[in-house]
Amino acid sequence: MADVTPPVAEPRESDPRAGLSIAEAARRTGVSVHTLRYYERAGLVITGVDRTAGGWRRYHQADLKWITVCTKLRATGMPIRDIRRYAQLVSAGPGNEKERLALMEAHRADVVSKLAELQDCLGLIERKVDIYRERLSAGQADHLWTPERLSAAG
Amino acid sequence: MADVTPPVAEPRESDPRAGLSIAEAARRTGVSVHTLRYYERAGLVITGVDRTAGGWRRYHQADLKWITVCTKLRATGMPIRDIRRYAQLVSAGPGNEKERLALMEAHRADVVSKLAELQDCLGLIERKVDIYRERLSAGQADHLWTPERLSAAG
DNA sequence: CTAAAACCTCGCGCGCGCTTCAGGTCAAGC
DNA sequence: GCTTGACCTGAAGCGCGCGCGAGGTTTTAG
Repeated sequence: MADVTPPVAEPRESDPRAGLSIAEAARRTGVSVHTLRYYERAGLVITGVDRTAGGWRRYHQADLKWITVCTKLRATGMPIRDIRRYAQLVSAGPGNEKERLALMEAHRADVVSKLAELQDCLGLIERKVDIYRERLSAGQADHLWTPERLSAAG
Repeated sequence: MADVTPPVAEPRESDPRAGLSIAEAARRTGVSVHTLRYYERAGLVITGVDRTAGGWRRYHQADLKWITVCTKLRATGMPIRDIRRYAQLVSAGPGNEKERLALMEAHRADVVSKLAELQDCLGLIERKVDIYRERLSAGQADHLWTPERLSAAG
C-alpha cells in the first residue's frame, strides 16, 4: 500500500493534499469532465478550484462537496441559471439567508410536486405491468385474450 | 343547463358525440395544441383522431384517454421515441405483450430509481431550508452567525 | 530527454421537446 | 354572404444542457 504503482484504472493522485485531477473529480462527482468545466464557466463552482502552475485544475474536498450540492440540485430539475443564482448568494456570504430560504423553499415545493406526479404516474405503469403479466400467463395457458383495441387503453 | 350559451371561457363544443376541438382537448389533457399536433406527427397518437370534412381534428374520449397515457409516460421522463415504440406495440394489437411488459418494466425501474434519487436530494434541500430558517430566527434575535464560507457547504 | 497521455480554452454542434411563423383554409355568428 | 376566429400544414427556430473537436500546453513515465 505504500509506493506501489496504482493500477491503470485508478491513476496517480498520489498526494491527497495536492488535490485531485479533473478526471478523478469527475469520477467522484458522477459527471463528465466536460460538465465540470461547463459548470465552472456557468458560474456554479464558487469554491474557486485550485490550479497548478501550468493551469491544470486541482480539486479539493470542499470543491467536490459543493459540486455535489450542485449536481443534486440539477438532479431535482433546478435549471442552471437558478443554481447559479443560489451559488451567487452563498458566495456573497451571510446576510442573504432570506433569499436563499425563499429559493430553496420554492424548489422544495417543486420537488415535492414532482414526486407526487411521479408516484401517480408510477401507478399507471404498474397497472400496465400487471395487465401484461396477467395476459401473458393467461395467454400461455389458453391463448385467449379479449381484443384490446376496442378499449383504447393499451 | 340546457341550451344556454356557455361562457366565453368555455367555448361551444355543443354536441358531445361530435367530439372536441383541439383547443378543448388541449385543455383537458393539459398540453398545448402545438404539443397535441406534435404528438400526432411523432406517431404517438394511435387512436386515429377524427377529422371534420374540412380537416379539423375532433377528439373523442378514447383519444383523450390514450393521450393522457402518453403524457404520463412523458411526465415520468420516457423519451418520445420510446413512447412511439410502445404506441406501435399497442397499435399492433395483442400478441406482443412480452415486449410491452419488458418496456414497461424497464421504465418502471427507471421511475423507481428516479423517485429514490429525488427523495435523496429532497433531503438535502430540506436540510438547507432548516439551516436557513434557524439562521434567520437566530439572526433576528442577535445577529450572530458563524462565518459559513469556511465550511463550503452553503 | 522524449513520448505519450492528460489537460487547457474556445467555440461550434447536437439531441430533445416543443414553439413559432407563414400562408393559407374552415366554421360559425350575424 | 361576410367577418372573425379557430384551425390546418410544413418548416424553421429556440432554449437547455451538455458533448465534441481543434489546436495547443503541461505532466508524467521511462
